[in-house]
Amino acid sequence: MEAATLAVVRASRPSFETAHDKLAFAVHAFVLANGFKLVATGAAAEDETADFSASREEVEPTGWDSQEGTYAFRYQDTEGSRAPLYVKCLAVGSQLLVHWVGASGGKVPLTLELDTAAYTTDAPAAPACYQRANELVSKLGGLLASALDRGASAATTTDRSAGQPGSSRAAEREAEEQPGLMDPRGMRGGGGGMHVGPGDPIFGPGRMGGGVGAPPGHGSLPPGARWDPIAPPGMQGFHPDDFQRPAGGRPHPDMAQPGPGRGADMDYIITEQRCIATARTSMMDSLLEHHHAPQLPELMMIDDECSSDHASVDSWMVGLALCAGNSSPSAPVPIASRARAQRMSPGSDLVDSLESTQTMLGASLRQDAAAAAHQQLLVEQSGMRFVPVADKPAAGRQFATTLTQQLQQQQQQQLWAEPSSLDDDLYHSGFGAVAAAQPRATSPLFRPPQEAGWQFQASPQLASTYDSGSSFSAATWDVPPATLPLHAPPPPHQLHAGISSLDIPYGYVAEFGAQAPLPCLLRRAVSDNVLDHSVHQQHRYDTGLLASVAEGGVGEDSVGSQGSEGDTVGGYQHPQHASQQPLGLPVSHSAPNVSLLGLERSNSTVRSQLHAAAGSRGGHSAASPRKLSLKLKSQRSRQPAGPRASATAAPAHASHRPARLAARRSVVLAAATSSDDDEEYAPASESDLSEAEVSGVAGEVRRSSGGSPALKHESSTGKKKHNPWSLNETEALVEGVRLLGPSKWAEIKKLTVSGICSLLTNRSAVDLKDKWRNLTRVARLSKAVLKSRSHKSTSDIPLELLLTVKELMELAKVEAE
DNA sequence: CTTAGGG
DNA sequence: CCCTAAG
Repeated sequence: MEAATLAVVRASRPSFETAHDKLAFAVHAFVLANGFKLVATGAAAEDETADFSASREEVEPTGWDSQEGTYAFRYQDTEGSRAPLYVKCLAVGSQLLVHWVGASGGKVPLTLELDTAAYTTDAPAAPACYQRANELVSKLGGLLASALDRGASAATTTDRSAGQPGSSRAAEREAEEQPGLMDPRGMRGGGGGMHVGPGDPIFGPGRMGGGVGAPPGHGSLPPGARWDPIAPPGMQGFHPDDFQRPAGGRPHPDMAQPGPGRGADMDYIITEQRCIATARTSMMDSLLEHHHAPQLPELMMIDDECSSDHASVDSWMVGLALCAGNSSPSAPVPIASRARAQRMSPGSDLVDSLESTQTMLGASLRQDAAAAAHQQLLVEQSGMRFVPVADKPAAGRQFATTLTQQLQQQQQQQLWAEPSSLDDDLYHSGFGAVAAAQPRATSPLFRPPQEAGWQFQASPQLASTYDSGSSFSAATWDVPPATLPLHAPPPPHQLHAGISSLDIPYGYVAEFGAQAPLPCLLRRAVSDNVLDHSVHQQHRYDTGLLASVAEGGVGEDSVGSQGSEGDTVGGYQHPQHASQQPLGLPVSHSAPNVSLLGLERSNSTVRSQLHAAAGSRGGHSAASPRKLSLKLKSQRSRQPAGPRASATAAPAHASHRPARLAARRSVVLAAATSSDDDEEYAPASESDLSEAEVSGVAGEVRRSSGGSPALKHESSTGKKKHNPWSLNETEALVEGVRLLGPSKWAEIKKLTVSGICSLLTNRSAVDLKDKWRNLTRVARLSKAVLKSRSHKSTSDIPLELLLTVKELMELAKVEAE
């Protein structure tokens, strides 16, 4: 066979410029020598619109080397019995990657890596320019065995022995070398093949973090890729094997388990994924290694119809991996479905699956980034942004340039968009991802953007993949700058531990990344429907954060608020440190698991966990933060920390009362026995109204201390939880009232303007109400009193703010009439 | 679950 | 700030 192959090369008299040329042409010659005819090559062979299964005339190999670094060949059987064959070779570093797709074998590509130095020489022409041709031919025979086999269908490899003996042996050896390439029956198993779980070989061995151990499977992926447990030890999701084959229990929703009736396909799904991933993984490794990958993938927009299209998923995954491994730690992995309703629906298997993958990669890379010395630098270099993408090719190229300029000017800032000013047209089309185009080595898989800027360009392959059957055919979109009104970023302490495309409403700009600001503004601005889902998503991330909290990764200082004891990590607030801990993946814990983690942290930390745990119960938490903190308190009052002798008396005393009574008493006692600031709660210095309250507290103290002297002591060791309102919070509240009026507390908490929602995440609606009540109490006082107050009091509420409060009070009064 | 009002 | 009753 090597003689025939070399003969074909000689006869064709090709001129070679590179070693890759030589090797690629040898591949071509090998296929010809096996009875195929060339029907297209070069760019023509990559024309996705052409039908290469219809019978065609043989063509000359003209232009076979016209694409630098890429060699594409389309073949048909000269006798018509075998399936058409598509061979593509990529020059990657010193290697040539030979990649073939058999038409009837589905979209599963098989890849062979050939070292150019091993098989070529410096000689200019065949046969002298080749060496070890025998081995080369054997390898090719192994790779192409099923395609070349005349006796069986191209998709069946189980009957290879009917083919050439040499090829058969090679095939067996090849199969041994790549045990991920197995029974292709699995490749046709159902439409669930897009599921990519942690067991997928895409998460390679030897790169594990978290002390979990290597997942099964082969291949390796982006440097630093690792498996982060998505659940505490002992729960499903801790071990990467857990999702290979669900072993009872409720699998994580993100893992995209087969739905009812599809369970039997699980084996096939895994098998199929392994086939695909293994084949492409080696290619991607090489690509990454040689920096041939593009800076970032351009567009990953999916239709739900893609869920049954393996090619889409395949391309998607390639892009994903390239993106994750090649770009900064932010692992931008945009997922956007075209249709609005579909995107909003979390039910898409594909989206779920891809998101889980994204999350995994993202978490991995975030973690690595956190460890990196140049973390900040890397973050700044992560140029991925979501932008609204017009459905139709938009108005003109100048937009792109303008946008580029705008973005360059704002380079040091985070970019935020509010929905109000967006063109309605853009709402219909979903998202794309736009990356700053930077000069990079040309990728054989993806074409570079034609020009720098924020123009949006998908390669023909991608365009055809993602736009198949859709309304627009262009591969380029301009992004009108008008869609990007810029706003100040949220406070730096609000960092997002993970971001999902589902978090991003239409028409927004968002960023992925370890340090990307929490898209709180975005989150809160969406419809209730989306909001609910966002909350759900966020809770899952919260739960991931839980693990970090458990290991002490989150301290009070990281929250950035001054009330050290009362701090809670609200549902939307993510301490920066989270990224330095095993993030894990979202999974549903329930409250008991918190205690399972066994933490003896400060009150605030425990409360944070409780919040997170409460949130993770599902769409709507079963317990309010208040109730949880109450629960905590009651536990504490029953379980004194100090080894005092009196401590034993307290639990006995409290145990025969309702827990909350004991809890409440502890607060009252704390209030009475502590001398520091409680003005806002009981503004004794401001108004005679407070007298009754003070005396009431005193009475409570008397009664309690009379009943149990020990209790007082015990409780005084407990920590009072007074969380003073910062000026910012107060201002946010006033602003909220100005906008919505009083008694719309829950609504105010959701307000996105001026970052109100982010400022008030730590306060419940009741807190707002209470604070407002206190504010109005003060503001009701006469101006003279207020002035003297502003002089001598340490209160930091400015006079202007109080006057504003007064205005709003009167306004509300007028409206009521 | 949210709000209002008492403590 | 907590608690609870009532929409």
